[in-house]
Amino acid sequence: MSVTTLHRPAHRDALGLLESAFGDGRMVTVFGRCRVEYDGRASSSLGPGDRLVVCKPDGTILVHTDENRKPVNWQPPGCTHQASVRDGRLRIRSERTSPDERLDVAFERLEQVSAYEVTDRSDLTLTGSEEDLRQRILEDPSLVEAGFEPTATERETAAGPVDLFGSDAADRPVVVELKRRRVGPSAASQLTRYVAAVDEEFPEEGVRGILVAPSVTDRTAAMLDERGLEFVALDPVGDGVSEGDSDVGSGDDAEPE
Amino acid sequence: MSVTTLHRPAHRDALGLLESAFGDGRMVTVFGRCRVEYDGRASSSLGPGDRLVVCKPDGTILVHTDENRKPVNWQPPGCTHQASVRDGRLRIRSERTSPDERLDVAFERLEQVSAYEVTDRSDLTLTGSEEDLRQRILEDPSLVEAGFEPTATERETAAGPVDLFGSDAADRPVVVELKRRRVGPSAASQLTRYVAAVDEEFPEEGVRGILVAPSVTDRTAAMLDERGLEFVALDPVGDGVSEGDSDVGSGDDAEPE
DNA sequence: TTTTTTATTTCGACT
DNA sequence: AGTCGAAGTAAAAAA
Repeated sequence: MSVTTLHRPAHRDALGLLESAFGDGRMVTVFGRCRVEYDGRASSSLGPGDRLVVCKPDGTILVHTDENRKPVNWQPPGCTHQASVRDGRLRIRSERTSPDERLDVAFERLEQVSAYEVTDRSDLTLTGSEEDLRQRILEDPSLVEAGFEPTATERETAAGPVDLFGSDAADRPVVVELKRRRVGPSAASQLTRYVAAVDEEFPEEGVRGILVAPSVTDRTAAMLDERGLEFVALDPVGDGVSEGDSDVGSGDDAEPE
Repeated sequence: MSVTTLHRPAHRDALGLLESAFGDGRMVTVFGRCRVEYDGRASSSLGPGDRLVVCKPDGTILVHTDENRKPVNWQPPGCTHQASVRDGRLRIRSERTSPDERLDVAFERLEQVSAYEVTDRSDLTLTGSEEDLRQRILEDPSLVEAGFEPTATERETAAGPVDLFGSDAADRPVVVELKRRRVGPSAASQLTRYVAAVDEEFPEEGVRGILVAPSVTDRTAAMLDERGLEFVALDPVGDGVSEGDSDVGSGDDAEPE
């Protein structure tokens, strides 16, 4: 059976399901009125209220209220879950070491306890990241500039690794800094440091610095200009349709951008 | 009724519950085999698999697999949920504008659909942060030292902003560095820099530097001593029980705001 | 509204 | 196990 659910169970019955689910790697949700205590890197205390608690077989625990994307309390993967009944309450405890952290959820009222078997899996493919931007340029370096030839990614310099390194049509060294979205002054500073560092290595070759991002703020554009650096506007994804589609192509909605 | 649950429902029945729950502000969980498509700031595609989907009345949607703390896909608060049946699949769509983002979850198999009424609430009070420590001192500066008077927080200096700035009973300038837990040498170095910077501003006034934290390492204590700096032991929270209350004001700790 | 800063950030890659 | 940097960071505070 893929899902087991108890509706308003006695604590004792809930305990049985939790222990069984924790034991055989099922995912669990508990909804009810509870208090939460956390102590570890910080400390917190949450008074009684209705919350949804999710326990994953990898040791993750999440306590969600009816608001916000972030759990109001949580514990990261790698923790050990333990259920017990104490003082007439169902308690779920999640602990880990290094750092020492402990989360206690004490239910005084249980509305629902469910355990789910997760068997089918499939991985996520995300596009539009800085890595995508890099890939896009490596596939077609002319997007940066005609004649640009990348020679290395993450090339080490005295100022740290640069995103992309290569040479232009005139064989001058080119340092490229990639950002997946609109950039502020910090990116210009970073590129400045990289160019200075590479300039030390190739003193007579006129090292160029190019910032590649969808756009820049005005102040940053001025800063780049002052420092003799360049900017190329480029999105991580092509403006046309370059998506990772997947399933049946039922003629779904056209997408006027 | 606080919880409504459908076990392996027909899409049509699930749709009814979802629309009703979205309408009257209930929280929803759906477990089953689904695909997920996201398009917005980035794009992603998630093939078929078993996932737990949580829809909150504030517009949040979370898609969780059985691993990791982070949802594999999500939508932040403020989005609008919509359920429909298309191509024999139950689809939940969540959209928002600025930025334009859309998340589609298409279930081909539904194991469980539940709707929860969240009535009782209680706010979290995270204690033990540096901000708590600052508040605690601002409320009672004598915790640092009798006669200490804070005049500014985050006061700018040549070495950066100091946590707390003020004067002692003898009117000497005092720089206070706050740490919410046991500190190592870096905190002493930081305080040293601040004191040096402020000393430039008040050359003849004998600027004092005080590190406030629960405790220090031995080496750090020695370092402070060498440099003529001081240490005050203080926790971000009072030593007694310091609960985050919110609703019923059972007579616990007095919290003079 | 947009920008800046913080976080029990999370997460992955690398040492 | 610690360190560093990116993230569809999220969320709060400030501008």
